[in-house]
Amino acid sequence: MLSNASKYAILSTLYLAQHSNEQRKISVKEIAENIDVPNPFLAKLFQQLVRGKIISSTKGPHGGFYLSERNKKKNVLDIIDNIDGLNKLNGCFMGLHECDSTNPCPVHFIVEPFKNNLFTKFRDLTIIEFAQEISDFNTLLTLKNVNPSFKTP
Amino acid sequence: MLSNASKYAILSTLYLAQHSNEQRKISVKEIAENIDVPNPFLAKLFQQLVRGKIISSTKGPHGGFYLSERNKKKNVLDIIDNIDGLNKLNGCFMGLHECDSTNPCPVHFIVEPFKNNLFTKFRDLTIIEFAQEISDFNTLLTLKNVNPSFKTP
DNA sequence: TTATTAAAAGACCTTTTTGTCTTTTAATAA
DNA sequence: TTATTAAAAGACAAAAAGGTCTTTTAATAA
Repeated sequence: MLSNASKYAILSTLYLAQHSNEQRKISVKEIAENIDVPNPFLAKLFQQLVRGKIISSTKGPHGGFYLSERNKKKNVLDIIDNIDGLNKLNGCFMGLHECDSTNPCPVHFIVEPFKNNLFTKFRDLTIIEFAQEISDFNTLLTLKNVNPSFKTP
Repeated sequence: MLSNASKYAILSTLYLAQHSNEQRKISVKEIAENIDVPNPFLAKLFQQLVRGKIISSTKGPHGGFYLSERNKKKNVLDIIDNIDGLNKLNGCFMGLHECDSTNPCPVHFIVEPFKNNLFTKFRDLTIIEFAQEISDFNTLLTLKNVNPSFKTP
């Protein structure tokens, strides 16, 4: 439904929203390490996000990535659109080319409410609001195993 | 979330449930044409489903694929498990390695109810019951454009 | 103005997914 | 028992996704 690239992009952009500003820019390295994502792959993604005006960057000493005021008003759907395109997320769960409430696939009425919820969340919250919610509710933002000891007893 | 392979396998197996029995076996060709799926690719998938005892086959004249009585008691989750493995469907939507209700990703509480609904449907109905429901509710089972004229005005 | 720093760019590689083609095997009907 | 039919098997091939590496460009601090 989402590519790894989109997932990485969302998590990293939310990380930027939480930890960066025009004064404090962040290197790919720091983010890659914190989100636990391959460094050069994230660098590529960030180039694309900059071109898509989702995030901003400056080169040189104390350079790095950050969110401008305009960037902060983007939403998660803009990120997905920029990386995967929206069709990938929007397409029928069973792959049918025609699938709507009058011509539904076998799971249409299970998938549709979920998609509506998801789209609402991804469209109606700005990146900053989304990041704020994550801080408030303490949801996770890293691919790392927070508690690796649980996995290898 | 589901690979094309899984989607093809589900649609095709449901087609078998609707149109085949031990007396009337169906060729890959017929199914591929009706579901609108690449013929040789479906042939490969069907080999795997036969090995996984999800569907049955016999060679030779009037041979083809069909569902045995045991096959009919399988469910959609068995198909997905056989083709993709369950982890692909079960994994965190944001890709987090740890994600549960005590350690949730940012969309965990939106995704979780959906997954429960989906798993219930895919696990608690047999293939036959699922196919019956499709007939009853007239949901679609083909990747074809039912009404191509709508698309090119 | 030069050294340093960090992103930008682009070439390259690997794996997975998707899809194709040819040959072999098995069932059966004539 | 032989021709026919249709799946089984396996080798290929193309495309997409995922990931790496090296060189270039731009900013800035010394």
